[in-house]
Amino acid sequence: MSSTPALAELPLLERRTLADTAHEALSDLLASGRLAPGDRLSLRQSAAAFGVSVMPVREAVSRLVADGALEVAPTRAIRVPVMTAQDFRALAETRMAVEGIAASRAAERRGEPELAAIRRAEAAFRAEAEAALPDRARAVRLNRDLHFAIYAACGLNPLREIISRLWLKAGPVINLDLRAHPERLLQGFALHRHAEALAAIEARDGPAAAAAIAADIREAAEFIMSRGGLRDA
Amino acid sequence: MSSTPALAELPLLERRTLADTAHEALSDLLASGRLAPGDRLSLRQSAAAFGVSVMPVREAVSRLVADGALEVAPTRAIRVPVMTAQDFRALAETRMAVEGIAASRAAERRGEPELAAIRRAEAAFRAEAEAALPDRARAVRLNRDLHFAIYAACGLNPLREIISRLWLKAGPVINLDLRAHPERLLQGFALHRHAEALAAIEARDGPAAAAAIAADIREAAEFIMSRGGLRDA
DNA sequence: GCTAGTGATCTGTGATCACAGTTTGGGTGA
DNA sequence: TCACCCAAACTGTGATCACAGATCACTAGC
Repeated sequence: MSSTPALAELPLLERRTLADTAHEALSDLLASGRLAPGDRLSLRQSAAAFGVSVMPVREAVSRLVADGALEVAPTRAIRVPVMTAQDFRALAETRMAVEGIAASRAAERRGEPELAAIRRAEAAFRAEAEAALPDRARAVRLNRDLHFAIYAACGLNPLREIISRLWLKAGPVINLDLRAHPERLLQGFALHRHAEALAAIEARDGPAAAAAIAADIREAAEFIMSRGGLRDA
Repeated sequence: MSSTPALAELPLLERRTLADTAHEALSDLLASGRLAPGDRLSLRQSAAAFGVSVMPVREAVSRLVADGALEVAPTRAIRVPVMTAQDFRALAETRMAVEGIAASRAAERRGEPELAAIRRAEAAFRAEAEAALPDRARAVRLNRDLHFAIYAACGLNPLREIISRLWLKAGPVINLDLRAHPERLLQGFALHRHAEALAAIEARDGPAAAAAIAADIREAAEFIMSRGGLRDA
């Protein structure tokens, strides 16, 4: 086709719309907990903050609403959903099931590079959690990195995307709680489960990996629900 | 607040935007296979067909793109994704895992009303599939109704929504194949697996229900992939 | 006859405007 | 001092316009 074969090796550059960028930025705000349940979001204010018109923000928000990461109240106001205790429990159970599958597959199918990446992520989180003065925001990010290092090893892209969406919904609740009760991070619950998961993945033990991840999720959820910060009904 | 307590019992009527309606219509087109892989979609033409401006269609399409049910090609053209064989296999495996969980939970937690609904749906599909002249479009819809009657009984709304999204992605491929090879419907593969699933749910046997649903999905996927209609790499 | 180029027409993306409905803050009444 | 009310400012939704880039039919040139 072309007389210069070198052109065939060019990486096809991805198209990034402003809406994509806005979506990514808002997702990060949600995942990191800088947007808490109940917080309202204005299209015009967000657009002004981003330095663009409302259109891209509008598109980004509509995607997040479709995912349930945001919601439009009957009064048309956009806000981070305030989950009931039942909602949160259903979300946690769904995560236990879905992320358990991913962990199980990861244990059974991981290659050496994936295992190495998971080891690094586990070590990084452990180092931060055991530090004298843990950086909460950094620990949250490293926890996420570890989990997704595992899920990336499951070899199923659609499953990984599903989990990303679930984290977007759970993020605000988890981070809001973590902000109020940072001691949970220090007590090493997660550390123990992460170590179990890593050992299971090393041993290619699918069920054990699933159990470890499910326990990690369950314990965090139970801790949060025991705090009673969630609405009823 | 109000002097007439009866008002408190009014069902709060949901807000339906034009974008919601357009999204629903496009989703139906995808799920029913009237939009085939590779088909292009024009915002302006769709808007004209719906009798609205491009705005609502644009929002609906952007949601479907976020779900992977549509994609924007690097040339900016919107089209139904053409999956590679690998993509389709990963999607099928994800469905087997996720829908298997839902079926398992449904078997263990279903009440009598849910069981009755599942029985009705199974009978309806059977009647259509065993008819002298089966209506393909109707059979597709009844198959969907049966599956979602089961998933509705799992008691996990987030899980049900995840499965809806997966069906939106798989719909076009499955229906395109069904259009080309209607005999699969007649050979009763699905009928057998459905009967197994129903029996397992009646017996509250979670693993058996998961196995039946997974087999249903696997067999349909293998049939399609054996036809070789999917691209490689 | 076939390729390369060219212009009209289409595409999605973004900005801007219009509108109806909601919130809010300040004032007015008792 | 408190409840009410009204107007101004805000909200998301939808329509319309502008623009850069892609497509396609067509023609000029070899």
